[in-house]
Amino acid sequence: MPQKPRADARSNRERVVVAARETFAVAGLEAPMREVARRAGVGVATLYRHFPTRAELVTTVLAERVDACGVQMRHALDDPDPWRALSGTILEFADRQIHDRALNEALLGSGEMSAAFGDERREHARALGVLVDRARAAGVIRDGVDVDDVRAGLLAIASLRRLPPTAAARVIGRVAGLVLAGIRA
Amino acid sequence: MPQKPRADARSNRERVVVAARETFAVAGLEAPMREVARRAGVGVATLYRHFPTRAELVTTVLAERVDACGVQMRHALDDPDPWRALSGTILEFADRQIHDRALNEALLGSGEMSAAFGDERREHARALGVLVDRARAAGVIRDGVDVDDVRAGLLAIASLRRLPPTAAARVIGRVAGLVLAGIRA
DNA sequence: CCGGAAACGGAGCAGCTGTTCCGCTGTGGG
DNA sequence: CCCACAGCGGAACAGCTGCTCCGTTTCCGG
Repeated sequence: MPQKPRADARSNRERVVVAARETFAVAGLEAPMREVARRAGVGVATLYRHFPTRAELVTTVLAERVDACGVQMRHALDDPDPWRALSGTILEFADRQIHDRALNEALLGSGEMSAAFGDERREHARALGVLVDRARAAGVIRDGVDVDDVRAGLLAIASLRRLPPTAAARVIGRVAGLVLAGIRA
Repeated sequence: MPQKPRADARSNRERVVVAARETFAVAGLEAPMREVARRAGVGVATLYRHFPTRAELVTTVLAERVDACGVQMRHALDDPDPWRALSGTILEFADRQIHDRALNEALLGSGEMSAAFGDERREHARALGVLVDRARAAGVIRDGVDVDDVRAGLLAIASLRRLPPTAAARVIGRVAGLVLAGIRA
């Protein structure tokens, strides 16, 4: 059975997670471990005791972010207006990409991320498909537009996060508008 | 007056440039100098003698790539069909971004790149403005679409280069289509 | 064909990274 | 209250990077 850890250990673990969340959001998933430790006010060894490898810390932090996306998606599925549900999802996605660099890199990262959050990704894709189908049934999107077009548009928005910060927000807004114009009937 | 360099020195310099062009196109502008040297079949010291700093080698290689873009742009300006000129420019841009990672990173890179090729960038922007104006005058693009929308679309396409290679080409094609759909009347 | 200078190669330096080791600290059960 | 030991901090290691130093090789003008 699980031993009860010492109180200071548990508190330190929590401080590491908080520091990692903040650091990754601003500096990206490749932020140095030393930086996370410094921000948490602990030594690197403490960090590594709770998360034996960098990947485990990253996964822990991302899990809660990915979860937030799921919540938003379920909310959109409840929206009775098909166009508002779809366009709102796109715009909120853009907003999230701007404000959380960790989430952005998780989406754009190659291979191993996709594996780690495969289920969530699939669920998200399926929900997006429902939103697109509803919008098409309601006749608010162009003929020929399918879910892959929308997904491509989302990826385009996400990718823009990597340009210089000031330009990013402005250009993302414009591209989001362009994507909406591109799919709307 | 300029001393005539030794024959082997000139030949080695050329081999370095060729190796750098190939290496950067495939592995990006951050490819290790050791790798460029290895590919050129010279020692790292030789490489550094001809290009005292990494940035100078990068700039040299990029100059010719950027030049190629200018050629394409001038060609588009000669096209009498406004929509074909604009859409062709967008599609060729997408193609170039797919095939040359160096050019892609130059466009997306922060700050110092913009400074190095400021003139070329401005000329390119101006030419694109002309293409957009002509397309608008011909009534082939939507009301309200301006050159910044098109530039945002191009940036979106360029940014996509960074996703996993197999996905990139497919998604870029889709987004290019989406952008064209977004601006067309 | 020779010798001095130009050019060369690769070991080495400094500085970054993720991760581990180990002597010390301070918590909390008895 | 006390001391075993879970937990800690930070120096240290290994491996990457851009870049430099220097003994050795190669070119080429006389």
